[in-house]
Amino acid sequence: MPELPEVETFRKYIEGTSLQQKIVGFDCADTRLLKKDREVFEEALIGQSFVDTQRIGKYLFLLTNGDDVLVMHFGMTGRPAYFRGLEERPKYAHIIYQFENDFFLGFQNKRKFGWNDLTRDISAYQQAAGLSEDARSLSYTHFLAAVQRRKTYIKPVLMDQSVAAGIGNWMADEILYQAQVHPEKKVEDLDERHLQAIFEAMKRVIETAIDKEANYSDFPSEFFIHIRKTGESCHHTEGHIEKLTVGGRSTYYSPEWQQL
DNA sequence: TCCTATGTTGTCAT
DNA sequence: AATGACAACATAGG
Repeated sequence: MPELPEVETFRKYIEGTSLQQKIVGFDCADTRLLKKDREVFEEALIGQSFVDTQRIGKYLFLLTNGDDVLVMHFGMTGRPAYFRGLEERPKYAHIIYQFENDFFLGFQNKRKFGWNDLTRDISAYQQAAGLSEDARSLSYTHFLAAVQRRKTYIKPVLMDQSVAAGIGNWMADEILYQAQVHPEKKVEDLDERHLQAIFEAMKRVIETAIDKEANYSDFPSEFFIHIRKTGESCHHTEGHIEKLTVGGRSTYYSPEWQQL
């Protein structure tokens, strides 16, 4: 689930539920999901409130009225869940932040690839994590420079968080399908026209997905996500969708539409 | 049993 | 030093 549009939707969800309430409790059922000791989380957050949010790529920052910022990364299967009463604790809500009046912000993470961390400096954190500017606000100039520095296939470059923070596997496939570029096209073999098409597709996919709150079924019918499966029919050709492994990730594409 | 899954990171070889 | 390929991480479901 969580690529840029999903995390942006999570951000808004948290903004709408969890700000300006005093944090009175913290629980973690599996400390492998914490990047710092439990005590450090308690010390930093109990008695504070979340007052603002910021997202860079797939990283979500929850600012408090203290000096500490909570960092959430959802991995492959995470999402936030706001609920009332401990007995309502959702499955896989391994980390929970308790507010007054018995409401909780839960960090659900079935596969436990996600985590929470703390920082006091978002910019330094962004740098240390090797994140580019968020893909949503990234300029074409910066995008081009970052891409052209690389020598490998376009798909892993697009998914590199230091190139365009927030692009993940389904978005990369969507972008390359819309831009009509083969995922194994070498970056150095792409002309300016294709790079521009990729950039424009990236922006369009991001804005559309955010507008639809990352509900794939609400995406326009021409979006690739609806046919991102072996054997489905391409919108543009007579051909069918095929699967490859590129950069170690499952990759779906239309061989006749996206030629090498 | 084996394979797959929307992510990141460490290791190893080049 | 930089880069890329690939396994590992943890878990559920087909």
